[in-house]
Amino acid sequence: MVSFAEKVYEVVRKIPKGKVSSYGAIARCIGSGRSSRMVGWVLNHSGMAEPPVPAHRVVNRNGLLSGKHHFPGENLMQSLLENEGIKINDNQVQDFDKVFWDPMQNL
DNA sequence: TCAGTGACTGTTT
DNA sequence: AAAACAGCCACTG
Repeated sequence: MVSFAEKVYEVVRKIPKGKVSSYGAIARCIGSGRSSRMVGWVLNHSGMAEPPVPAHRVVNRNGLLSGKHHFPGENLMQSLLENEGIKINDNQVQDFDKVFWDPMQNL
């Protein structure tokens, strides 16, 4: 049995460059569709995970960078996403539907 | 042990 | 349409 956190890490690490996913999608992919809070909680600890997890590619269902304030620095999350070709406007992912990556689609 | 909180989401008022 | 409520599970005081 792989722990909840392990699954979260695994899924998030599968998010291709230039794409993003949502907490709900990940939670649903794992099983507990309404445990999206736990996904956030796990990602909060992802900083000390090995190997590192691209938590900046995980946003809420509106494409809003809800976790931005948890990254070191003011706009590190936004910078990382923009560095991968994702455009951010007002803490929100532009063309969210186009850059959205569904974990179920890859599994 | 109880109550409050959190990187969320879906349903009901 | 906007706001409130309810589920979810782990952690902290």
